[in-house]
Amino acid sequence: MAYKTRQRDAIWEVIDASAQPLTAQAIRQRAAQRVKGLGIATVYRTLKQLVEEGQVKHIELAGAQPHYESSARHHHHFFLCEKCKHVFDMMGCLRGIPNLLPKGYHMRRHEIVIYGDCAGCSTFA
Amino acid sequence: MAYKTRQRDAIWEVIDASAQPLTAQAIRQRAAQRVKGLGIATVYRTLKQLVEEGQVKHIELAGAQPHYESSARHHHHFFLCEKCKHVFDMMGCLRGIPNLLPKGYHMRRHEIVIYGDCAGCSTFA
DNA sequence: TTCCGAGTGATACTTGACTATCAAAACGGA
DNA sequence: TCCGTTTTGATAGTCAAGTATCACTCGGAA
Repeated sequence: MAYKTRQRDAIWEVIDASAQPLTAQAIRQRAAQRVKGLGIATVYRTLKQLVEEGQVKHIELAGAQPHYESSARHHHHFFLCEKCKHVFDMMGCLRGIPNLLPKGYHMRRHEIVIYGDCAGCSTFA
Repeated sequence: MAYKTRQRDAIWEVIDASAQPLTAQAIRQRAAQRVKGLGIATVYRTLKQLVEEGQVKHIELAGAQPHYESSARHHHHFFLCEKCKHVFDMMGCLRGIPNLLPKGYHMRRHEIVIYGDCAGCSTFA
């Protein structure tokens, strides 16, 4: 039987409240403000469960650490700032993606990633 | 002064001749047909040099091993087969990618990755 | 309140991709 | 051909992300 714990609550709330994907370390930092002493193993254990349950998505982008975010969000893609290395959500999508497929190939899902400078890094460059 | 060696020649020719990106192990396998006993360290050393010189691109996709391919190819994107885990080039691109950018963000480059079943895996499923 | 299985935190371990080390072999100009 | 320099192959090491282990603590039904 699964217990309800302060740690799990805190981790889920941090992810659910964030407007952007977070790294495991960032999740730990934020959740530790509620549950001090929170261990990284607990963060990874909980993330694994949440991913298995489909509540959380594990996001891997070339050039960035793995990030995690709530799956309850609308379809979107990512922007990776090459200066500050932060990952940002970009709402919206493009039409015509299946046109890229060669004959006989079948699309299940797609990813679009834009690399560049985020608003903050462009401004204060 | 840089020597010209059979190993480097073989590695470059394997990459240049391939229509698809290759993993370091695949490059070793193919190049070893010309230079037997070719070591994996030599493959990685050579790949590093070729990437630094801009001759080769290092391709990281979520869910796949790192791949390498010649940079002398036309702009294109990738397809990752979730069954056989092979990476395929898809020629062409989409218009309107910069429209996804939030205000103040600046695009340097982009990636599009489609996940699904390749022609071979669709046919023989 | 008790009590036992689930959960936690610290930390050692694993895994995969890649790098460092070093003795031996290969290059290639003289 | 000689010979100093570069490169190679084997292998040990590194690094980061994540997992396993285990003693201790917590959750919550009875």
